[in-house]
Amino acid sequence: MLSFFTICILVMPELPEIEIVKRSLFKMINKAKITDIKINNKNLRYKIDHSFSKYLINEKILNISRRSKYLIFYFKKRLLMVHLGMSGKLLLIRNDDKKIFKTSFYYDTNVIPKHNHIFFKLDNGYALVYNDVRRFGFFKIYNTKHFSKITFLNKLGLEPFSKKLDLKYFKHFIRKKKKNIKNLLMDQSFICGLGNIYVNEVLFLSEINPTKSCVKLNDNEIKGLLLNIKKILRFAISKGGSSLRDFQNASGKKGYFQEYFRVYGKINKKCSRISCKGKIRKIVISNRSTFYCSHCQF
DNA sequence: TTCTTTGTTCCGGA
DNA sequence: GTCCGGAACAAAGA
Repeated sequence: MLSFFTICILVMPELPEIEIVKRSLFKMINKAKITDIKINNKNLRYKIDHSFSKYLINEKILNISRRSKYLIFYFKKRLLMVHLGMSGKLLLIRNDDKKIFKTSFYYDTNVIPKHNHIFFKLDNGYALVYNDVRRFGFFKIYNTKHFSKITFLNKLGLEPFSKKLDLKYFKHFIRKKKKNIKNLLMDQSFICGLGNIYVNEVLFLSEINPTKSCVKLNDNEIKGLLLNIKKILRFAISKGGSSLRDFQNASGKKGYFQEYFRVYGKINKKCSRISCKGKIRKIVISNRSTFYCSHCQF
């Protein structure tokens, strides 16, 4: 009889999902020591280095943080940066049975075991499993001394919840851009952490057409965008957070933000605004599916 | 076989 | 030199 449970996020990882994973992991495995690592597949987005295990085994996790969509695990001399790509999942399981490290074992009906690529055994009764169908996620180890030189992080713009992200910054950036607002919101060097799904939802809530040029946005629209970005991310975090608490070896738990999508994937559905008779349309912007209500988003 | 999905990077044109 | 959009890339499932 196996006694394990899983904690993982099943939806596309954007900022709220990473934040939820971070909080859960911090609560459960911060200060734990990695006692063993098993690698089933080295070929993630970047090939896992041969010294990967050597650097991490017997190291204690001193802190866990998030920057944009990156998770950062801090060790004494090194840090481990993790990006979940589009389908990466971190499962936290009980490690008190040897069977659990087999790639044929289902921890969760939605997580196919043949895509379990890395196992981290911890000294506190848990193990962390990295599962990734598409293998676009990555694990990279840096020397802590070189933290300020990590290109991935240096290129990022402001965090959506940063105090520096105010109307002045927003206006300044938006006014000088000639591109459309959707592409700007997707631009991680402007504001980081938003992906395609949340950008679609933010624009719907702000009643702005995704193709609208930045220079044409008025003060109210810019103000609305700023508010709605924070509102949606906060809401999504609260939903994911509440669903994770009791997520136990089962699928179909309710409460993910996914269930609150108002435009993403809602092609041909009636607009959810009570007074609106419009339909949700799908177009492609920069090779990304874009959903909007043709009636209320102008 | 082709299309879809994502974030990131690269390249050509303006 | 800079900005922008389109394409490419990673892998796998439908």
